[in-house]
Amino acid sequence: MKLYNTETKTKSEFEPINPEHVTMYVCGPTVYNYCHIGNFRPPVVFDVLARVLRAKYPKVTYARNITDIDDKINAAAAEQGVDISVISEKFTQAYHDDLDVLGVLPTDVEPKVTEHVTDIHDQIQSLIDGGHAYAADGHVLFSVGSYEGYGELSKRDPEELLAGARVDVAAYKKDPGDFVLWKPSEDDQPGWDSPWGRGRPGWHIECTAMAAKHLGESIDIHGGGNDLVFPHHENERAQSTCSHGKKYVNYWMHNGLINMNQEKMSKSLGNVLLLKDLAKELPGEVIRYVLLSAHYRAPLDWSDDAVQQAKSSLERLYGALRKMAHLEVPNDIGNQIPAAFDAAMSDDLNTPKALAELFALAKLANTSDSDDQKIKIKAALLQSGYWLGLLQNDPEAWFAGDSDDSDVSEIEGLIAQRAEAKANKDWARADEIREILARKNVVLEDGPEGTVWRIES
RNA sequence: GGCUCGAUGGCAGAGUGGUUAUGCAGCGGCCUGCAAAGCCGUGUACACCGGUUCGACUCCGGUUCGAGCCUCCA
Repeated sequence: MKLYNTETKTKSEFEPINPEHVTMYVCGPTVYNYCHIGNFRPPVVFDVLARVLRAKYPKVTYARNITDIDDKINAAAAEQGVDISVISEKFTQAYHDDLDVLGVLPTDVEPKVTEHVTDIHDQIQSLIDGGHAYAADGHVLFSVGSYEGYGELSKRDPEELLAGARVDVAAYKKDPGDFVLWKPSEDDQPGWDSPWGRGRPGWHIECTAMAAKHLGESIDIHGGGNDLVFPHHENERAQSTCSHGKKYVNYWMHNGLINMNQEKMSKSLGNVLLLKDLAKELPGEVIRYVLLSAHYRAPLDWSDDAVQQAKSSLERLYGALRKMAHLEVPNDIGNQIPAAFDAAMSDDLNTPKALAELFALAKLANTSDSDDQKIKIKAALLQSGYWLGLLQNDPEAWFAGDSDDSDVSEIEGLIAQRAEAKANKDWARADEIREILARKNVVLEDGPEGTVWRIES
């Protein structure tokens, strides 16, 4: 398969370091608050990538961290007068709940920073030993000047970077571009003992330490939002390369960001859309569909219209599956994923193209009159859908929306009455029942095998 | 200002040097007691200006506009 690499700015054939074991690391959240829709594009995109890789390689280890040491967590904990673990555990749980809604499969490893403080110490020490870091005024800093490759990932010239630095440069920095690996904690701040005094890790070091520990010193794929390219990934790359003396990542992958109705999502604009709120109004699958309806590297505009279109599109796909509900796919049917679907997914995760192939399958299913062929199409739809994390629900349940059991029995009771009226050619009564149900957003569809219904919202 | 990316039909969104993307919406038809779903048909879209070419939406240059990053940020 081909993947686009931020570092080389080209799409190239993916060649794992070890074809028997692919390694992938994605930057996870800092758990100090509920996550918004934008935070979930990476987990969804890389969940899809992991699913595809698992289909193509014998073993994949996918790590996505939880950053549970951070000054924003400290601030929230201090404000509420609780231990930082109270904050981080609460929002880790919330994050998992949200991922579940989106159908994101668990990763193989989910390292937490608090469990890797000594690994971080070791890595910092190796950087100091190698002349790439220095202790100053209670801090340990990475020396940007010690690494000639600095700036290669984000295409930045270190000279210009330093000249353009718009922040006040701390006095203890040898060079304005140097960044913190370890910083001291006040007595009333959370901190960990270290060879450089009680303190806490800087922002970038946790990812390199955890990636090295769980995946190795060189990994195949490292992903995240493209706002992380600089400084976070540039700095990770510098740390790891200098610490281990080998290439850190072979394929850097970055997703585009999400806008809200053409505006950047930001707290000051008041347009931050939390996933937990969105999930109250929409099935997670619709949210996931929107996220996959554009290519992962392109920016994505979140809007009511986009949501509506996603919902209608899924309805078409589930509609095709519903018509085949009575057909059983045998367990030994084998791989039915269409070559065109595989090709689209293998082309740097071209999910919009892949989705188009799903619609081609739906059309085929809707026009086929061979059950044998339909069984294969159904299998193809389900297997392809699995790569995307879509279409895995029972079509009946999907069309029933959030109706509960008593809603369902009421609806089906009325449908039975209507069937009787229809049998008696009592069209007035039949239409009356249709009308009653329509007021409950229930749309009826009469077919040769009886009446089916769906919730229209 | 610097770096990077982009501009496709009403909307969303792929793609290609010469052939239908696809979905949603619209229109006409079939089917239906009526509907819905489905099916069939239906749209000379490729920001602008030059250039290369037998031929460019697709390659090159420029212009305009938009997005992201420039040490909090998915």
